[in-house]
Amino acid sequence: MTTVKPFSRSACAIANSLDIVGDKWSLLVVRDLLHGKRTYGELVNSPEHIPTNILADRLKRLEAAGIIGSTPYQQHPVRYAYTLTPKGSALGDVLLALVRWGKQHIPGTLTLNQDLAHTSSAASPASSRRVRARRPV
Amino acid sequence: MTTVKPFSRSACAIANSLDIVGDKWSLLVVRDLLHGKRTYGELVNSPEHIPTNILADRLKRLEAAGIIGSTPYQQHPVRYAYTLTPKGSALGDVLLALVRWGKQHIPGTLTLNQDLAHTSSAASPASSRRVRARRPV
DNA sequence: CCAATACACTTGCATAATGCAAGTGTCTAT
DNA sequence: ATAGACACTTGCATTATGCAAGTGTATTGG
Repeated sequence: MTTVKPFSRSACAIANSLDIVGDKWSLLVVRDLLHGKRTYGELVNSPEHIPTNILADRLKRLEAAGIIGSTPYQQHPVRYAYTLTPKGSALGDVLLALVRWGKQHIPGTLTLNQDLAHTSSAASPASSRRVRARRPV
Repeated sequence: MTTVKPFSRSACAIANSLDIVGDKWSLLVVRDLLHGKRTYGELVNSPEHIPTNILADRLKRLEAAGIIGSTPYQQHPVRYAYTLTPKGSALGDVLLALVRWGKQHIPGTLTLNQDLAHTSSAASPASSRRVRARRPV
């Protein structure tokens, strides 16, 4: 019984990648997480000001796609800190290519934060960046 | 008089790149053009089968963004052959990053055509690929 | 000459995604 | 007790997506 993978459009790696991150917001969330942001509020306050309902939706989708993970950093009002999985960090290369293209071909644009320049495969030391409340209670 | 560039979201190169190619179809069109396709019909017949109205829209947008150019290859019913500008060809690096990520992280996906592996900056010899009717009349 | 077919698009309309604004629930500060 | 702040949800208006069908200009066959 050969279980067929029902690719929505084709088996092309580009098409399937775009089915996951092919929109105007997903990669910006990944960018912010690569830059060390972790909470909903930090993500909302990025310069592009993503609408809150879209952020909630993208966090769900990206988690479903295995690109980010969430760990509660506080109880009662349970609040989650979002972090990139290895699959998500690997998107750094895509972001890097986009930054380079944008800076070369869209006048006036710039790199807001150079954290991306780690040439990929920088296995994120998840243990060193412990989840921590924004303000120690 | 300092003419302000009214970036729609921010000055971030990633955000502005996504404002141009941040959707599910634009980069697939660029992929096909990189693979040598030139006419509307060739683009429609790609495995993803882009809806015709969306293809027409994307060709307009990509041309407005300076990513593709169009030259008529036949008169009376004027028909255009679409080709990448240097700005458009430079997106090959982005596509390459997407292919690599997809193949590594989305099981079952593959590279449909390796033409992308030219490590960028392969200045397209526009003079050598003359516009030509699909069938010589 | 007339009908049939093909290519390159357009147009109409239904469905889905996007985005603004306002609301909800839980804790913190005064 | 009242006023925020944070992390989301919910409601709707606008925009994008996608299927199907139509248009205009050839070419081909009888």
